[in-house]
Amino acid sequence: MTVVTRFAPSPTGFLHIGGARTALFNWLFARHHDRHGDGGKYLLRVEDTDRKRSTEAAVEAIYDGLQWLGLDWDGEAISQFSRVERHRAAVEQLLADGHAYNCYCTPEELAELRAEARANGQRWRYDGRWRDRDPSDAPAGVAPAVRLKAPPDGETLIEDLVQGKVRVANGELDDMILMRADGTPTYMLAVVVDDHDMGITHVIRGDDHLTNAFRQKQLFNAFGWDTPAFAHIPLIHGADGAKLSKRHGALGVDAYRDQGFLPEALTNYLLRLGWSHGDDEIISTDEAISWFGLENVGKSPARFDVEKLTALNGNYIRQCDDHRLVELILPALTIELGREPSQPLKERLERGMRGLKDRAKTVPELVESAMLYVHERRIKLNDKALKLVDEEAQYRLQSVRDGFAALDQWTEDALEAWVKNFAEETGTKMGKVAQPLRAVLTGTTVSPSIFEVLVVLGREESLGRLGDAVDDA
RNA sequence: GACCCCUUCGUCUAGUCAGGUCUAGGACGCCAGAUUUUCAUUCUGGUAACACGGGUUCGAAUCCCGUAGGGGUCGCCA
Repeated sequence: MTVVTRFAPSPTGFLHIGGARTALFNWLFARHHDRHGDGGKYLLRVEDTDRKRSTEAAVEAIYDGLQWLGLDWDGEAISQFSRVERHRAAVEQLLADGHAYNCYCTPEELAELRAEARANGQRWRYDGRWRDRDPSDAPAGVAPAVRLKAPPDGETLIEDLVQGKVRVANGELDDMILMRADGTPTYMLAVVVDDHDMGITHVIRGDDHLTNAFRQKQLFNAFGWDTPAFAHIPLIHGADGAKLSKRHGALGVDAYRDQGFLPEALTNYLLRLGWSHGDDEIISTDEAISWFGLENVGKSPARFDVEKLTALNGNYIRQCDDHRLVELILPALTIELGREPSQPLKERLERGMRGLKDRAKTVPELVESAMLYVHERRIKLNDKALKLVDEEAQYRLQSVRDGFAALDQWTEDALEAWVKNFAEETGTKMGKVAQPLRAVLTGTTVSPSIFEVLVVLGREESLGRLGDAVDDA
């Protein structure tokens, strides 16, 4: 059987981290079955039926987020709102079949009943007062909402692929509204009709939808349709253990991009939140597609840990292609510089990336460390660097400058050999030479190997920076 | 409150379905050491958990019951 999954975000804001993981799991499940099973499709459906809260900007933000993460969907994204006629027709069908009925309670009336129940410490549940009433009782001038005639007895069982068998007594569920008095379909109705029409075989979504699944199953039954398999994945919690939501510290994936996280690091991290494959931690997308399955999804919620994400990100940055890293730091450098870095500078940065990327866990850190290659003479030394260049050091640096200038090979090996030899002959510790050198070359006390820096900067620039410092003396 | 779900190191998790190989493994964090021109990387070692109480069993992290704690849902939102 071909597997068809979908991600169904509502465009009321950015794509947040929980949504991203839901999308990831749906995507992986479909791609896994496409590769190892009888085919798999991953569809995108935008749940924009709430016209008041849905915005075009949010739709774009969601597309952007998904694309950045590399979670490409099959076919065109479907707008749920565009299917409103189909939803209405489905409700008509239910009405005609006697599985639904008109309810003439007004929202105000319902609110009152709800408040009353609460005041008495009772749980509110619609009592089905219009369920079996004669249509001729309908009050004039009141537009009805349509409710499902839900089974009053027995129980509804969900065989969830993650949570296992979960059952609830039908008496706990009331007759849900399928169509509002204004003729617009509700989420419950739209989801069921769309999932059916789109041929969805597996509904993978957050655990917060588990209770919806019971109602949706009743609806599928009323239509006489097969119910898709459900998989309710545990939620992501914040550091305090409460559900991470837009109102509760959940950031959009764009925020993580802006903070300098790589998409592959974020998906790898998200994947490991609730899913595991033995002791594997660093998992490529390719491996994830091969290994992913719902049976390895845990049942308990996980807390979001930026430290671990950061560690993972550092790992991916180290493995990252140098050219791509330069592209990633370019926007920030352009701001620092006030103009787009020149081609020679970009090439210098790419040469320097080898030593820089080992020392960065995020893109902004990379930007900061890369500045040593960006600064123009004369470069400013920070306080710590300044302290290293005392009189004694300056004296030594003169010799170094002269020695370097006389070198006919400007390579790491040649430079290092010269410094080692110089240290030995003058009875100085390497650090006493290398640190002041680092200070005047980079303006800081921390950098990649000083010999690498020398080569990346090139002979002319290196000698220039050295001279700037030495000639002060 | 009602209904539903969850519970292994601080955090993410392996192990639980098929009880013994678990004096509970890995990762992040933290601590110490090694390498070293700084920092980082890398490497080595260490820290730290089966929520609690009963039961079943020769034997339980694993099965059963209860308790506690945490979470989710209770909209003419999605």
